Amino acid sequence: MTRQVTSLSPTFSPLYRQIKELMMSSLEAGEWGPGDAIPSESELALRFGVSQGTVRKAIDEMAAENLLVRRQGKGTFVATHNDPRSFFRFLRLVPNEGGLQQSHSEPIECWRAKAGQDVARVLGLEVGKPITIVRRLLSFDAEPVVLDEIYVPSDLFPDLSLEILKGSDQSLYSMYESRYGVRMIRAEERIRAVAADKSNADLLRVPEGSPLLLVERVAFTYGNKPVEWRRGFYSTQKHHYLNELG
Amino acid sequence: MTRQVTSLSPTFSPLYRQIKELMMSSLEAGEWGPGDAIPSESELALRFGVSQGTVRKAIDEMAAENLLVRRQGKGTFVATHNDPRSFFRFLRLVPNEGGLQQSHSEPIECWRAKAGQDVARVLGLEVGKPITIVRRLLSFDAEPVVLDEIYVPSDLFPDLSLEILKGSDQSLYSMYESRYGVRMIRAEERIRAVAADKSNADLLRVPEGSPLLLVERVAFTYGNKPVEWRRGFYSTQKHHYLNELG
DNA sequence: CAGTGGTCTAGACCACCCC
DNA sequence: GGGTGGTCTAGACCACTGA
Repeated sequence: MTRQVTSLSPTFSPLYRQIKELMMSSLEAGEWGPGDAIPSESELALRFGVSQGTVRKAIDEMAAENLLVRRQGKGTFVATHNDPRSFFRFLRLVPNEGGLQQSHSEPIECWRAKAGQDVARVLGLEVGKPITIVRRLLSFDAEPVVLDEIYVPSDLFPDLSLEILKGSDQSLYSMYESRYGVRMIRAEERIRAVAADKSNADLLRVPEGSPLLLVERVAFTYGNKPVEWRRGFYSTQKHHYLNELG
Repeated sequence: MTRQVTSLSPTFSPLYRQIKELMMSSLEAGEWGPGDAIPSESELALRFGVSQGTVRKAIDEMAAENLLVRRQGKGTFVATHNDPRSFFRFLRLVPNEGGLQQSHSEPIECWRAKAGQDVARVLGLEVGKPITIVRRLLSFDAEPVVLDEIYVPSDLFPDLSLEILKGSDQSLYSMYESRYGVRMIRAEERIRAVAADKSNADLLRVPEGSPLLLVERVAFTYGNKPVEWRRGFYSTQKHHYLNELG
């Protein structure tokens, strides 16, 4: 482990953050895959030539960012969307009353297209690059609640198709992870109120013109790379979007 | 400092968390007021009879919860809503394009009433207790964007009136803090899409029936005590609600 | 029981701020 | 220069897990 000269460096970063960057590389390179246990703190300390406390602080930050999950007595694990605990991390819609509901995702269509200006800008692609578009309906207790239009670059998800979507029983992000090796770690949502058009209204079984939430989401993988754009139309008759402000 | 017997205690909590609770009491009791510097880490370590590292970990958690603010070389300070840095902590509405906008809050009405069932439930009051209701219009660059209906228990904000609201140039939460000693530390927002009624539509200068965001917020002070309920109608023509999903 | 993460300590030194 | 928070270390011990 090479220590940097700190006092003269204009871009000083503490040792634990350098360790964190090294560990991020291991995650990004797939040395530690989703669900895997990473080496123990003492092993990592040995490998990087620092004290256990320094490794610990690096892991602390990564756990706070939901990249790693610590389990006392067992070890530290790479977070995965397969874990039911992280299932609702990206879906903030909850029923107005009552507890957990049975959720079901019904794929409607899936086709290829060329990236228009908007998608290209959001996903950092060149205009005209192939993208894959998915429409799907999400239901709670058999009532349609969310209509999603999902845009992803085709090169990252080469064989994504309606058949594959229908054959999968996992969440979409679980499938991205296990089938395409793309892990979503962060997202931004922009929310507006809009009136339902004919097509959306029919699918969500609400009158045309009804107010809907429009939730536009950009999801990012390692290195802050945007890889999915999504427009979700939420019917908020019996559900609402819940947000905690710290 | 009395250390607890750890291994036999069914409600084990580590030392740093006990220190944190003691410090929370100091905050709640007003020993350290908003904006004040709290004692240095070494002083606190001495006072509580623990090592500096343990105090540090307690402060770490409180800083992560936005209760304290660390400033290297200067000290650790009690967070305050007067600080411009924490101004947008609770307002997630941002313009679709362009940067900062001039914001202006215009109080419309302010009156007393008795708590109905809904307000009483949300604020943990008895039905019939006196509450104060405020309506106000928030504008960005002189365009009305948010119409708020705000419900607070009158006993906590005894002399709240239209005159006081009009005379104040601070944010509402700054005023709660400096005038009534009530500090908001956390909030929950529930978001739905609704159609504008006549009154809201006129004030927000949109057609009647236009889709609006309805943002219902419960804000909490120390000890997770709810002290404000708020229904905000957001016009999302030129703005949107921004949410980061970690 | 051994191995993991979690807590706590004491001490050294660095970076930052202000007098 | 003296005070503050920030980093790093080495070592001890505790709590939890699973064989």
